[in-house]
Amino acid sequence: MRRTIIKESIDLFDKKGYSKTSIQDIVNSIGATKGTFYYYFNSKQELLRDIHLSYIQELLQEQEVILHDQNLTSKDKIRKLILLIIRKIRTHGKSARVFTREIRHLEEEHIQNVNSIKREFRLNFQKVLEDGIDKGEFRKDLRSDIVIFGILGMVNRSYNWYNPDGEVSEEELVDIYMDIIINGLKNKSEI
Amino acid sequence: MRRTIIKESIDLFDKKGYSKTSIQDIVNSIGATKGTFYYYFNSKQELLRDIHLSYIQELLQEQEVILHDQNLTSKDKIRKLILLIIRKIRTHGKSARVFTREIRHLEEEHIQNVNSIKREFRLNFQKVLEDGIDKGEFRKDLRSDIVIFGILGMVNRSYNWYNPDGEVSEEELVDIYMDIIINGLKNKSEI
Amino acid sequence: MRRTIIKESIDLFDKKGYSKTSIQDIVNSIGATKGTFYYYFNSKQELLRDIHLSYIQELLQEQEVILHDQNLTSKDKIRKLILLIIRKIRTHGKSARVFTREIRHLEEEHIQNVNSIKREFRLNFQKVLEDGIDKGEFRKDLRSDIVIFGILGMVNRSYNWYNPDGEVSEEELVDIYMDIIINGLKNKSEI
Amino acid sequence: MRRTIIKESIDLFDKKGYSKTSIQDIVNSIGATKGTFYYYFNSKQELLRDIHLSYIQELLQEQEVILHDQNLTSKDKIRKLILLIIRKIRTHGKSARVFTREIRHLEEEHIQNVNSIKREFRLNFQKVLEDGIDKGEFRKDLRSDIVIFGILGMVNRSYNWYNPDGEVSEEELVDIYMDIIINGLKNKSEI
DNA sequence: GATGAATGAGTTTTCATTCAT
DNA sequence: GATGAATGAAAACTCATTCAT
Repeated sequence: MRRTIIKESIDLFDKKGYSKTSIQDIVNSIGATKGTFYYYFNSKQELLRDIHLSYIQELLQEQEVILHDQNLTSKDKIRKLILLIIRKIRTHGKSARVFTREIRHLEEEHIQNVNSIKREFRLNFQKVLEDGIDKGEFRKDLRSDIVIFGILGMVNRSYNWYNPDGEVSEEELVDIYMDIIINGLKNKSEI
Repeated sequence: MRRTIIKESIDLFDKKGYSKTSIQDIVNSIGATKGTFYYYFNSKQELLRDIHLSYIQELLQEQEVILHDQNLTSKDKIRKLILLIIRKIRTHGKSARVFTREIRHLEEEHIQNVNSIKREFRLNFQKVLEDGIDKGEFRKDLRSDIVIFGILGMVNRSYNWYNPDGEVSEEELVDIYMDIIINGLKNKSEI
Repeated sequence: MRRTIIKESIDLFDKKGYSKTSIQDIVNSIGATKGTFYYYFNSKQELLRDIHLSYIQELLQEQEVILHDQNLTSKDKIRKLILLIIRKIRTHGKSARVFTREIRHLEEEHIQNVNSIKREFRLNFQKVLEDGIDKGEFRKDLRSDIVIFGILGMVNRSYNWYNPDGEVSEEELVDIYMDIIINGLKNKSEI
Repeated sequence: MRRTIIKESIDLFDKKGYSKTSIQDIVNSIGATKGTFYYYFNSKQELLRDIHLSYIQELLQEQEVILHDQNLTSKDKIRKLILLIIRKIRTHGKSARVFTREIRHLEEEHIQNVNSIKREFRLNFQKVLEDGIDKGEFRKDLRSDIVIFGILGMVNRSYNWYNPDGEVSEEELVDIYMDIIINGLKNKSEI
């Protein structure tokens, strides 16, 4: 039941937004009553926090698997990290959107909590880039923090428009992103 | 007065979010009464729509100046378009954040309206890229729609973390973005 | 309207108790809506606090008039103080009962506040007794603090059973209390 | 278990009040579940009634022992009756406070029931006074009903402020009360 | 004896909106 | 132009109670 509530809430939060989704809406759509909701959650806020924490924690765990893989070059790791994010769109697109959109509806304390995990995720990513720079895989003249913010912006925003069932597959999307990031748009054949 | 209400609302919507900001909050912070609000606006919704429309319309107009400049290469135009967006952070950061965050609180009809202008802005951007490809400025093997989504994601998300008063200037930020986009990260000196 | 709400609330709190009286009950009985209630009060708690504070503050003011009357002996003052309390039963019996019964439903902070005023009232009373002892009006062998607690207990509890429209008048009731307190029950004619 | 529930409830009702104590609170603090509560009690109301009835019935029984003691003068009996009440503060202070404060949360029917026992207790007390008057122990010019209300008010209210572990012992407190009641405050040495 | 899930009726509170003045 | 009183619909939340197991 707890699971059902979370699942349905993510659906509704994605569709209508957190603040426009009432507890009544949630329980109506699973055929339960408000009492039931409050049997499993102390507040609407707690539900939102659960959604956020379980999302980002899972993402962080999956990131760690990639980070610890000794056989990958830095470029490979970046590719896999981008794929990790894009793949979430297909498997957990709604959660992903709720996660990015509704964080401001968390109470300050929980925001801090979630943000520190997000920060860890970002810094891990940045570390991969910096390792690649050290090893000579990437150019060293660009600020790695800003590059990572840029890459994450590019990739994360896909949640807003990317349709995994459309004409571009996950792999193709990641290829394009990687290609821009690694090689840029300049037409070198010209030279 | 109307102007004052809008300005204060943007501040509050940025700080607390649209749904958590009450009309009472708005009029309190400008020392007016609810009656006054409803003298100038028919509804809270109308206020939000005004904020969105005026933001995106202004952006579109500024975009058009760039598009019609005959002296610029495609690359120059892309640079100027990116600068246009980044510059908004300093001059209209709050509006920019409200614009990206609160669109979902618009009524369906206004969302359509705003989205069609956003779409126009994006397609204009894409047209610049495609012109550059045609002229041989850029490689032709990447889907331009996705590339533009990527670039906009990268640039737009700056609202979330970029501090124009920090150690990286607007111009430097745009330089970095342009460098990635045009040249990529690969270390060519290696070759 | 604010006044009407307070008046009706006192009636209802007296009749049914604070926790069993809903805002709905209050506004129903004055033909208003919940919105109206919250236009005048921020919370049910604030209403209760208002009732308590205005009651005890008024009582304290009236006490001060008596305390400062230079023409009265200590015994006269005690009599007048007792009469003050008893008289409240007729004029503000409901408030008086709400005041004694519902204080525990105030939030901690307000309880403190009210209690410190109650304390002041009691200590003022005690001072009168002690002055009388110093002047030889009363015996000096009894702890004045406990005597005052006793007197106040005796007098205050009248709220629970005394009917000012019954066969014993206010003055008669005060006479009896004064007689016990000053002269005791012992049959001296015996001696 | 039943006993445990009652004991814990008295604690909580004393601390937070009947209406602010939920069944959940009660069972939480004894490590049981709501099901258990309803196995032993049909309702929260029944629990409150039990607390009230057992308290007042016990008090009445103890009163009767005193009443039937042939060796005591009326004054002795009054002293013992007052001591009976004061002593309850140490042995059953919480019950005593719950008993006085929460009676209004009983349903009408049970209030009647409890009140008729309280009435019996009071009339028994009054009877002792009247016997004393008849025997010439006490003056006959004061209404015995009101005198008893006064004495009970004085004594009962001790629940509110008297600390049996403080500097005044039970016996001393009763002495003071008795002294006021029997001899009054007037300074007779003056005459 | 005891439990835990579920309920539903009720509670306080919020707030966009209206409207007479 | 502006106000302030009033509204009503809906929100989050509480909790005594039921009941199958």
